[in-house]
Amino acid sequence: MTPQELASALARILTDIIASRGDAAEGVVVTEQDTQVERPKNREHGDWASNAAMKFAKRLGTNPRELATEIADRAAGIDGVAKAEIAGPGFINITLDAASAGETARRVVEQGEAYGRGDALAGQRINLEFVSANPTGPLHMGHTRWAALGDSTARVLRAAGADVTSEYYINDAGAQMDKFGRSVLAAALGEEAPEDAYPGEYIQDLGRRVAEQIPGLGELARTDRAAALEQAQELGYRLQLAEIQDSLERFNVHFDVFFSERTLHAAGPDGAPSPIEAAVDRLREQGHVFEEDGAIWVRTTDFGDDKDRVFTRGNGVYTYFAADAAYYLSKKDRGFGEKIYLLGADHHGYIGRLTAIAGAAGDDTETDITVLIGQLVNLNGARLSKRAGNIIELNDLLEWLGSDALRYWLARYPADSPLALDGEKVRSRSNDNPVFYVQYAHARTCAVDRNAATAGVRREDGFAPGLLTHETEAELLGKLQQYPGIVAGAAELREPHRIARYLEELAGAFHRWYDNCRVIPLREEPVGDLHRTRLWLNDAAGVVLRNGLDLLGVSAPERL
RNA sequence: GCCUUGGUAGCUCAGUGGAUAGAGCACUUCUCUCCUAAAGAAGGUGUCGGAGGUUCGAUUCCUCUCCAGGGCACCA
Repeated sequence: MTPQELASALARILTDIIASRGDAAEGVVVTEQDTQVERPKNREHGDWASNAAMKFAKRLGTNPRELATEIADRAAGIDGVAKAEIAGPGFINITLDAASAGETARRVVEQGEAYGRGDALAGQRINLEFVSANPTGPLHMGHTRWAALGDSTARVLRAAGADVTSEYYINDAGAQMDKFGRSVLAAALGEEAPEDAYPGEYIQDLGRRVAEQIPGLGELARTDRAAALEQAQELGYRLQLAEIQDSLERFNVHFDVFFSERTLHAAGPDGAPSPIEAAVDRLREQGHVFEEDGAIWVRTTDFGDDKDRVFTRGNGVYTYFAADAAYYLSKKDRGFGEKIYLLGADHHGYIGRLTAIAGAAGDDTETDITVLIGQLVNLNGARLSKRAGNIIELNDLLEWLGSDALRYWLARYPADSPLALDGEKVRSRSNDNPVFYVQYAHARTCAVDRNAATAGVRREDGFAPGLLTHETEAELLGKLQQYPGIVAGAAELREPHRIARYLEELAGAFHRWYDNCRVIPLREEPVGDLHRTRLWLNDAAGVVLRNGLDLLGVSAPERL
């Protein structure tokens, strides 16, 4: 008996009750959502509790306790329910048979990697864009939170059945790229850096590599500076992008699509208009475009933006907004329903204009676009910069803290909460570090497996769920049963931190159980069904810990 | 000025209208001849920033207000 099954059983009971009341209850509909049960904090309140009676009493013209009594009487008859009691203002507290609860252990083991996956978001094609850092330098501190959160969000959405494409938008056109090109060329030629050049040693490194890989660059620069600039810029860009992609892989962050801004500026075959040109035409057809002061504008204020936006400047150059609009249309044309943008708080001014683009494109601004704004991360205050004026690169963080610990800590908090990380704590391999607490629980399940094999305890020799009666076993089973609901909730709310918090609770329940219930018999003791059944439970815990860590992009080692 | 996100235990933070508001850390004690003690057990801590409102019930929703972070370009 899972909480979902219990909820649907309660929904049926309530529907029956409503039907039996006739006219008084006309039009009242019950869904599983209404009868969802929760795990009470207090064990005396049973295994699962429902507040449905309190929610429906008013609409049915009765009082909560009376309705609760009626529901509880019938709930007690559900197969697998040991008792159903009413308490407080109208809670229905349900206790399951040990065997019915224990059945979960086998179910989880048999489902393995599939346990926790669901179809709540099935049929949805979602585009999830995050990081999208300029390819003019390495990824740093500021990008890490979105990398971790975005990748975990993609995994969680997929686990809920969504068809997700994770996407990185490369700003490889425009003034920043030109500046980058000049910086790289100067470094490659050993010239003094231009006035507005990118600072940072990485430019020097790129310059050295560019000089190596383009043997005649110096000569070319003397005869045709523009050609040399273009070659240096292009190669520098390729090298830098490869570095970024390499860092992301090391961080276990995967993108399905790296989308180049240049493709939005490029004309189509046979001189067809570029996507940006096509975009302004499409918006014009919809009647959202006007000209003023020599510039071309989009009337985004019609869609709640706080000011209209310039599409083409007076000097004929497209704004960044123009590319954003064309990019949005590309996502729409590629068949995505919901487009999710994961942005830092420093970009929060984008919400209005992005939403307006969606509206102008004829999309539903409520459902087709989601802009998630996250607060910035702060690591040991600002003091951590190694060199004054220098940023902390993702690669350095990975070397210092490790991918697992960094991913876990970044995924552990909701995106909109300001986050101050303590590097020493993230690094510590002790019990004040939740990532190790959770990983240790998993490693323990593996240790138990190894020892069980040696001791001759085998799952296939028996399973007697009614024997899982210890208090810590009920608690652990309850936690395992909650997992699918946790995944579905995390997906629906786009809050992967819920997975991390859940895993910490699960690890706690596992450790407490481990301390109380032995899987391997003591020396003189024969192997019995209790040991075998506990091995199922141990393995079920291992499965869920592994599945959950995977959603966070964190490894589940078999030994620590 | 306008927009936006926070304010919960000494610290770092959970808490999608429910029961006595939680976890970890820190502090004090216990528990390995027995599956990994990187673990477990026990001990107390709150003006949920403040004031109104909505209702059976508010840390949660609404309004006002105080404090803090971020944002308000024909920049990229």
